[in-house]
Amino acid sequence: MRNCNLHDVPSLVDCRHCASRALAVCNAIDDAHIDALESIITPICRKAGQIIFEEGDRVDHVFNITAGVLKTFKMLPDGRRQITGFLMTADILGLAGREGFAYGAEAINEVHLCKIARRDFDGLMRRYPELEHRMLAVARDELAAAQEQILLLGRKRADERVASFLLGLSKRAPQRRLLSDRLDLVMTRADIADFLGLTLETVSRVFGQFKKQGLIALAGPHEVQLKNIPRLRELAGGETEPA
Amino acid sequence: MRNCNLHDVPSLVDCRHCASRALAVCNAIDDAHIDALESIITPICRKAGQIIFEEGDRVDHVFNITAGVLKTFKMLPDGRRQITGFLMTADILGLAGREGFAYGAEAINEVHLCKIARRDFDGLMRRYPELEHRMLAVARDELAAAQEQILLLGRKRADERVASFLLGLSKRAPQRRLLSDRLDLVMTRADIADFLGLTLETVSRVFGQFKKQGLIALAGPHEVQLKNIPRLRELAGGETEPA
DNA sequence: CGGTAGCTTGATCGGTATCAAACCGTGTGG
DNA sequence: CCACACGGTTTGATACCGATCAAGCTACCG
Repeated sequence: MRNCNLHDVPSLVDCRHCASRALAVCNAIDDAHIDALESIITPICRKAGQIIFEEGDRVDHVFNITAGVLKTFKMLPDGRRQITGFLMTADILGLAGREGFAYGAEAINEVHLCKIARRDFDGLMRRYPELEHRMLAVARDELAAAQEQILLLGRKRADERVASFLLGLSKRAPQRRLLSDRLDLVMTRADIADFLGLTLETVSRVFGQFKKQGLIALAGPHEVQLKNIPRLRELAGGETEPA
Repeated sequence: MRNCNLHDVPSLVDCRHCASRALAVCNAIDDAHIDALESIITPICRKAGQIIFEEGDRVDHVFNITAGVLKTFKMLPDGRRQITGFLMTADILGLAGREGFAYGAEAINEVHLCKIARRDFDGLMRRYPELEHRMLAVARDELAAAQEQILLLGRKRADERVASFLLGLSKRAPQRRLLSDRLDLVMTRADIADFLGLTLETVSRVFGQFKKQGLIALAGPHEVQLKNIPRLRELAGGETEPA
């Protein structure tokens, strides 16, 4: 498991101009003290398919994604997999769980992360209570998103799930969104299926059906254009703000 | 919507001897300053079927359950319902969501709660950082539990869901648990179904099947005895620590 | 060019939902 | 004290959505 760019890895930590700073938790700390932050951060990078950590690993780090996309997932003993989230730039990774991580995390494309030791992070929160306040706010949002996903998995039909998924993606992905209504699906059909509690065949069929009905257009399997957002919203079931 | 015991409602706030103190977040505050806590708490009570708040209501209160059981749930426009959690003594209610609550909450039996205005609670957290620290820990646990439920809803069969549910209940319910392996189901089959993403008929059938297989014994629909925990654990899929 | 990973499409199967009816315990009013 | 009504539960028959099994298809890469 080698890192991505072995030549330019360390010491290039520049929180002030970090792409994810605007949205991230880090801006709880003012510019003057940001070197305190920089000194405890280790930037890491994982290529597509590489593991960041496994379910149950001791929680002694928190991560902040600065570029790329990854998935978090849980497995059953017989190999069934449930993806619990797709995380991207500015997202925090590693909040769920106290003793061990509640899920494993794997890179979907090349991912860059800031890695912070839990011990250091706790110290930082003690010095900057505003930081802890923001972490709690992030946790609240994630909790709300999880409830939304629980509703989806417990009570929505296949087409409703896919519609919710597309709208959910379009709400996020500030940089991944190509144009106003075009979005780039980085993940495979199998990933989408494991996120939505379906099979890849069903996901593919719903995409096909949406295309025929003019709800979406597909320029290749990974570029989707939402052509009828009101109807998709209707299918998704009204409010759909899964963070 | 009237309160339960109109005669002994107010002023009887005694955090020091609260039943939920041992487990609850409140003990982040030492005995000496506990009157600061008591002064901002309003004790409330709801009878079975009464609403505590609705999905989307402005989040300006947090609740701590001191007795009884309630359910949190989300609805789809056409009436489909998904219960996202059963909460009981010492649980915190109202963490999910920042602007509006992510779910509605309804009493299952007579529930007693401490109601704290968000504004006051924020002030308290500022004075007692340890309190905020505990809230974050609670949020982390809830997040882990939500992931577990997502796995259940996305990938488990009906019998695996029921097994997980029974084991999950037996892990909690410190006072509700009658004996070591007997538990009191306060909720109806319909509630269990809406929690597990099934119908009430399917839940009933799985209970029947478990009974026939000797995995459980039923003394009335609401008293269950777990007779073969290892096999139930196997069905649930190994680790099963849904908070 | 051939190999492979990911995607689409078709045919069939099966687990749960749905529809329907009976059962049970409890509370109520005659 | 009994008849009845009603909410909750169980049990049975059937239907259907999405899973499974099985080919092909496409694009990219060696």
